[in-house]
Amino acid sequence: MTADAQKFDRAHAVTSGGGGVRDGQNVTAVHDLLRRGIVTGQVPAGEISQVALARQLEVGRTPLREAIRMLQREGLVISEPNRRLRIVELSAPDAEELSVMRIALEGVAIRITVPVLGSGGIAELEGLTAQMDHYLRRQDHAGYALVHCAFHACLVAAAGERLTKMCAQLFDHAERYRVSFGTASLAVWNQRQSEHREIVDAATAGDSELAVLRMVEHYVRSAANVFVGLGGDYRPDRLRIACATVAPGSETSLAG
Amino acid sequence: MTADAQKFDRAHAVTSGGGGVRDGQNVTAVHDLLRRGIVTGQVPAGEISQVALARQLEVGRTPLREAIRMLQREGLVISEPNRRLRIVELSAPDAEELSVMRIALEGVAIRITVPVLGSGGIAELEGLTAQMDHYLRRQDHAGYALVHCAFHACLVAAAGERLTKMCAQLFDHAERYRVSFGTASLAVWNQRQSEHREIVDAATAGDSELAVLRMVEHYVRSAANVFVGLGGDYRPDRLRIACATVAPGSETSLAG
DNA sequence: GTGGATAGGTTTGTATCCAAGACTCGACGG
DNA sequence: CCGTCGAGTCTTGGATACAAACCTATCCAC
Repeated sequence: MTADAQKFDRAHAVTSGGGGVRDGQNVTAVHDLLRRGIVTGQVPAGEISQVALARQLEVGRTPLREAIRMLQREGLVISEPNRRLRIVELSAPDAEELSVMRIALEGVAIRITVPVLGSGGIAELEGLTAQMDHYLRRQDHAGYALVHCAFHACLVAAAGERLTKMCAQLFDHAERYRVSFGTASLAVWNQRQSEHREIVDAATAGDSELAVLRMVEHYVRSAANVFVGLGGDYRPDRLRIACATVAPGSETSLAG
Repeated sequence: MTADAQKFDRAHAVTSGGGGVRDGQNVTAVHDLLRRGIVTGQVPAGEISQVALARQLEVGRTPLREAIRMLQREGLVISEPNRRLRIVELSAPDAEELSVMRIALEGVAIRITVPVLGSGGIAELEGLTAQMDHYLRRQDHAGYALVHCAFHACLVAAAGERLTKMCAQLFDHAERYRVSFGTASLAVWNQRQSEHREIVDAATAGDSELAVLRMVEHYVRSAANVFVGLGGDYRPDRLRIACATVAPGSETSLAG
């Protein structure tokens, strides 16, 4: 994380001068670097040429191209033949769709995982929550984000590898919206963190229904926060349906 | 489809002799070719070197590598550094997880789409069902598979582009299991097709609940069919939870 | 002044080459 | 007989070079 930031800063500093250090960069590393750059907004939405991006990231074009193909499959970039690379733009309908997918997948996933969370799983969730508390007190956004990601992954991990990977991917997209449009006030942050704790409490009590309900409300509030940043007057009809499906009763909280 | 089959056949015929025809193959084309090869079983699970695969597909190694990265992100292959490419193996737990994801996503998606299916959407579904009937009468598996894919995509298309793409991806995986382990008897085929028709009927009537219920049962039966081919004594606990979440009451049909 | 053709630069797509890492299998010592 | 080491082979990773496609700006005909 810190290394990435440095890399980006360094790249920024030598925008056109770039003395290329050619260490054996793995494709995975380039993929991660670019993904984080997009998610955190350091690589802005819009068109960019591959060579320019390669210079900025200080990597070769060959691994970059393979990383681009992966990101294309994840939906973060669009690569049309003989056209420049396009970092996909953000929009309210897309944000809604993203929330729908997360609620659908994780709603089911949590119902699967809560009954099989042993004391080990609960301890892990508690530990991650404590770490998030720590970073929140220090107001360390980067550290919090990292643990936040692990927290949500931990909630669904027992449901299967495939599901976990997909949820992580959707988390990235959501994170991108949160970084770009979400309110970063301390009050909102504290609110989200208390929601996390309530989810853990429900899971600890073995109450799947309650855990799902709180998870859904957590996502709805997070999405609503993004919507106001994106334009305000957006009516998330699909989100309401998703909530009603996965956690009956939760859709009422969308009225507020 | 036919072209792909020919390509594979041709490649098979000249297993080691391959006179490479180097037309301007697009990465997307290579990706599609390999994806279909894996899904239909023409490229078997296991390890294979990139050069061998490139020869078999009669494409260059550069576009193949990019296609591999895409398939890696889709979960069809595993590519570890400096290791040979691995076409992922099939397993019962994975099949279950796949069904869970499909039920979760499409269960929500259908609830979203049914209310907004205009006469146009219903007509499209009817048309696709009629086409599937046609191919079923002719016992044309390939033709049926193509329309079958379009049918399921059509059911969720109105829920959003992202969701549709993801469902299509999951459809591919499921198709792979169906081709490898599903019973291909005419009776089973007719049964699935009648389930398709019932889903369309429910959608036409505007009954979201019923449509979801029938869709879920459709998937559960399809998954059960795969399970017997895979080994028999597999207990799909996660599947039951997914069904109960998305379509309360449907989980009872798992008992049979 | 406007529309279209064209030349130039820009960008992507692919093949080819070389280096680095991993695997194989045989030789050797215990 | 078994384990260990090492040379050779295989395979992938990355850079570079070049061709094809695209975009842009200019010029010319009307």
